[in-house]
Amino acid sequence: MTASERHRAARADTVVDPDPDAAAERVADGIEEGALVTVFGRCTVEYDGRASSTLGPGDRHVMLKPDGSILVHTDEGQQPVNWQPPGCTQDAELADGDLRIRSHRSTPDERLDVRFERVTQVSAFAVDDASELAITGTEEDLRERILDDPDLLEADFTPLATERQTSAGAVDIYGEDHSGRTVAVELKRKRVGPDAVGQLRRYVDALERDLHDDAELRGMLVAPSVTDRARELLERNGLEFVSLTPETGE
Amino acid sequence: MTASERHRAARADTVVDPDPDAAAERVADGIEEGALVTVFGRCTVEYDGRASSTLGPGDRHVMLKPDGSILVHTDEGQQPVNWQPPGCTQDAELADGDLRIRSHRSTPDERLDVRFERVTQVSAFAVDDASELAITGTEEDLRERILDDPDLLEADFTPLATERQTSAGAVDIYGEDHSGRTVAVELKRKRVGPDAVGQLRRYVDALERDLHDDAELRGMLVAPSVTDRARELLERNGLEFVSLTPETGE
DNA sequence: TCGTGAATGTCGATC
DNA sequence: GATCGACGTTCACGA
Repeated sequence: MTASERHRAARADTVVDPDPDAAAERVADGIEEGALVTVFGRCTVEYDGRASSTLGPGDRHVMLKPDGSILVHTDEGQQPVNWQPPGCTQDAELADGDLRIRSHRSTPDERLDVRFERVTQVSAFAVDDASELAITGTEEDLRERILDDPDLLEADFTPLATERQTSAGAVDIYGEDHSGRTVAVELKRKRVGPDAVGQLRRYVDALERDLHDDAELRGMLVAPSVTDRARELLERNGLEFVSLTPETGE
Repeated sequence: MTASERHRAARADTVVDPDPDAAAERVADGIEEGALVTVFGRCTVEYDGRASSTLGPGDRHVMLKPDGSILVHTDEGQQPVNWQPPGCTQDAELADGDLRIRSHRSTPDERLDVRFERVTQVSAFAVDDASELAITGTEEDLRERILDDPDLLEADFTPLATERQTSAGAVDIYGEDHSGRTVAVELKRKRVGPDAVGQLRRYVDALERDLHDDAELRGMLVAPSVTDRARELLERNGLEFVSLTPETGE
């Protein structure tokens, strides 16, 4: 382990009940050092950008990440009450005697302003994380499962392409059936509603135009299941459904 | 201020570099007290439920909320790398000498397992937050703007209902034009793609069936703007577009 | 509980 | 930078 790596290894610098100016300095230093900074205290939050929002005084947990993102969490909900995405500028400073943390980005122009009337704790964490998340059960898994064994859709189905472009977007799997009819396949990893049927229909319509083909063209939705409304829509549009999950067995 | 209110007021109990058993006890106590608990350290994460995922060792910030949600954040991204929604059970315990935090819910059956090989810091925050987020610039604002002044869509447009049910779902605004033709209006707060056109088309188709009406039926998409492909789809389906934002002025 | 659609959706790929 | 579709989307609302 090199000195710089040791410097990066999990450390935490924490101050409790800091003065506003001490808090501002800690936060600014943490940002500067590329640390993950958290602030807990009583604050108000203003957001203006794609929409606008105001949040009155309350105790919240604010997280500033070295990639420029910022998250404001209350004690409820999986989602932050306010936030900014990665790539934003961050700054912490003393404003009228209080700690103020601001975030800004352009395109679109968006600003977040967190003002603390009391700071309970500020922490700066040095993060060392090289691992990547490995996930299974995705639409990609469903696609691979079908390409490995095309008969899962129906006997003698032959995939010809994936992500085949049409004038309405890319078809997940493009192939032909036992009699040579073209089949457009739309994949969904979980139970689907009307939106997925609309998507498949757009692709089939586009293929009919693109191929200016009088031959029959089949559209097939592949998912674990469909809602009643989606099934109606499928029938009305002459589209088919095959039940299949991303995971084998189970 | 009563004793219980004082207990709720923003406080933080923090331990640095705790032993695994001390960490487990702190986390368990925090959960028990209804605190917002954060843990920073080197950990691995396993998830199994709607999908499955594995995350190798790295420094992460874990937040447990009193509503049962849990968030695992790396130093990158606005989104947590792993999580559980509100309503999950939470528990912290010593497992093979390490701190292990688990979360579980039913329907669907989902589990999250965070195992720490090192705990850098544990904090328990008492949160007092009575404020609600006030937001503007939503689709609801767009609807109100139109209902206040229906001529924004076109001269002599008359709204008759909002959220009018059809066999394909609810139409945002249902009304009639100067000549008494029925108009189905779909609202979007921001620039739209092909999906919104498909949605409007489903409503118009459903109304044509529901009303078994030979009279002309208009479908109108109202949004700040549309993509090229969405505009093509609109024209192909005989649907109309009106440019309008949720916010007045600007 | 399930279905449906909004969202400051976020994120990644692709053009 | 814009578009498009997946996502363990999350979330609120209604049936």
